[in-house]
Amino acid sequence: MNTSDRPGGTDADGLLAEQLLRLTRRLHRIQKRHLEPVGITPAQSRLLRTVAHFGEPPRMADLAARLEVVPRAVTSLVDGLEAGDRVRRVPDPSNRRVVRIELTDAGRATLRELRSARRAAAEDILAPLTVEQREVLEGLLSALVDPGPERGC
Amino acid sequence: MNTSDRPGGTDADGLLAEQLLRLTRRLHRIQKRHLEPVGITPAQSRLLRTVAHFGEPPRMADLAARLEVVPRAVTSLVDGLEAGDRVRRVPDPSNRRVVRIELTDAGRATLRELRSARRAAAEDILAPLTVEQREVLEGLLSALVDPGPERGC
DNA sequence: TCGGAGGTGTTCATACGGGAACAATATCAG
DNA sequence: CTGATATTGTTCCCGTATGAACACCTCCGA
Repeated sequence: MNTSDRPGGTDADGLLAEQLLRLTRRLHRIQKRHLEPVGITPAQSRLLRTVAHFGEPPRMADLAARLEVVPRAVTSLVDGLEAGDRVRRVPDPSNRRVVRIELTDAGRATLRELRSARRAAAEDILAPLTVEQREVLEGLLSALVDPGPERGC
Repeated sequence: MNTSDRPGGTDADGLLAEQLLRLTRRLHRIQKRHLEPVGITPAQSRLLRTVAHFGEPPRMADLAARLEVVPRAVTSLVDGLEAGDRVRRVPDPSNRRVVRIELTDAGRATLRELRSARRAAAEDILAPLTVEQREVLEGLLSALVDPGPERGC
């Protein structure tokens, strides 16, 4: 008898979580290697890209929301990037609580370097999959990640 | 001309990595919540299960290999579990370098509590997927994680 | 106007992982 | 037997993320 359609907690679910963890660690290692020559860390790279994708200099809270992390995490990342002169903390004149994050020229230069590094890293980890498989995988992950905040919390 | 079969580095690959990260963070949060009443952390839970799956008390290096982490990571986890009396470090008489990790009775009890918690956590994160989709997902992740030792380095 | 509710960012402690350096032990070559 | 080498586990430092406590600022209602 197989529980072929309804979810129900097969033992394989634990395995799935396991593989997810392993894979993410691998991804992190690979990204780290590829980003080393650029001089930033994977999370900083994500942050930098996120800053660039905003039209206007985003606030810390904007970045936290976009990256789906707590604001605390953003602070450290901005600290690191600011130390390397890739972003700048700019006070918001209209609300003295908020800090806006601006790209510097060096930051924009880093972004250009990043493109190929990110490509290579992604290719590195996704190598075993065909493009079709990647699309399927992305669909499944989207279903898991998006599903909206209707989950009791 | 679509690159419909060969990989080639579409921009979606970066998105895929992104979703993977998000999902894993979510998984970690969920596991943490479910394991709180048991009194251990997600990584400790993984370690405990791994210890149990060995026939004989494994060495630190065995655990590191099985979990695919560096030995350094195992040290901390064992520290935590030992502080809670769930495992015991036992010197190996035949080789004074190695430490063997034994489950205690409390550890075995914790393992029983863990089963339902892990189920619930997995179900929590996988809820949006049917069993078929989970199987597909697991297949894809396996292909990415396993991919065999033909990887350079 | 003033006083509290609530937003905004940052410090503190903790969990988890990786890399490098290191001490102790084992093993093997001469 | 002795000295080089390899294995095993551990300490040190860092990257990444969370949660709690906190300081500051805004803004609304009395």
